[in-house]
Amino acid sequence: MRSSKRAAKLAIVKPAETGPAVDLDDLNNRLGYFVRRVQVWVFQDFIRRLSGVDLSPAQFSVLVVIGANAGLSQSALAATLGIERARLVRLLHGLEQRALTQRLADADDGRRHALHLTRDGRKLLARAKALAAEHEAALKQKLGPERYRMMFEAARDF
Amino acid sequence: MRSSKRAAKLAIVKPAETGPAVDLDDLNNRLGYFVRRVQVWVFQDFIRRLSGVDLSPAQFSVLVVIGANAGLSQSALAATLGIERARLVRLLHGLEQRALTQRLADADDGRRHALHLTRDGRKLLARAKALAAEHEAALKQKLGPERYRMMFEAARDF
DNA sequence: CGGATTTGTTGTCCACGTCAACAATATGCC
DNA sequence: GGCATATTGTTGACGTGGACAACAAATCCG
Repeated sequence: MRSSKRAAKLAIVKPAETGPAVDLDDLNNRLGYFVRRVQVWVFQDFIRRLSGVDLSPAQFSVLVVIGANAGLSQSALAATLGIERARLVRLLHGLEQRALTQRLADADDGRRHALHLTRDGRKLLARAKALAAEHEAALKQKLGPERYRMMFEAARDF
Repeated sequence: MRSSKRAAKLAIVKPAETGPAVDLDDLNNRLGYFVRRVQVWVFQDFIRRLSGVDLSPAQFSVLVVIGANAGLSQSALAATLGIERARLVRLLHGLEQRALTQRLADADDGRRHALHLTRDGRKLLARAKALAAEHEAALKQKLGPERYRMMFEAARDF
């Protein structure tokens, strides 16, 4: 039984190691299942590529929208990004501690905070955008150009 | 100003209430941003529609794969779904407490557990699959048939 | 003016990903 | 056979993020 050991080793070693193809059954008909898998890959790649600027996807999106809409309120920003106001408060707290954003008093409405980027915030955002573009290129390569284009067209403006 | 109240109501009521169009800037070029939005909608709708059977997307996927691959191991299941073994242990704990799944001894390997659905598990899974199909139809309507088809084709087998 | 609403905030709870450690079992090699 | 190594399932701990409730300050509106 042990005699042909070396030959056996040459034969298979580790053929695929991904198992003998498990049946996904109904999951094959669930778009959300595959969307989630894409989303997981996207987040992992994004976080890895932006580790240099230490920004999560959520933090990046906050900086981008503030950068393009200086002075907007937290409620408007939260609604835009589809996150809870309570969640945004904590995100801004972290960004403000790093001196990337600031909350100024709104002239028209005493309840509102007018959100702005600091000089450091703008500089970091520029670097982050470049890294995000690299991530986007990686995603395009991962999906293939045709699939990438299709998916973008289908998901845009959702 | 209040005199033509009724007419005004007919006019706009709540035009959009989504604000004056905030600029997403770079996010418009991030496929991951839109994928995440789709994913959030999917999970919310899925959870709501399956609240009757009290199954999360993760629990549903576990039941589906066990149902189609009776006897597989926890490691194989975790690898298939792309979740941690540690996480799967807790998921199975909850499902087993509800008598939906069971871990039997694997004849070939004393370390492995052979996963199976119980009779209750099969019955609940059948109901869950029907609800999941309704969710899928809702998603198709939300996206529109063409976009749905495109997205499915692009995301499949990821 | 006074009730209702909006805005930002805090606290709490729970689901989930991640990682380290561990015991039991199996495998590979001498 | 015996021993190092790997796999499998499990537990504990930590951090993140979403969901809710409650609240004070400010605003709006009749």
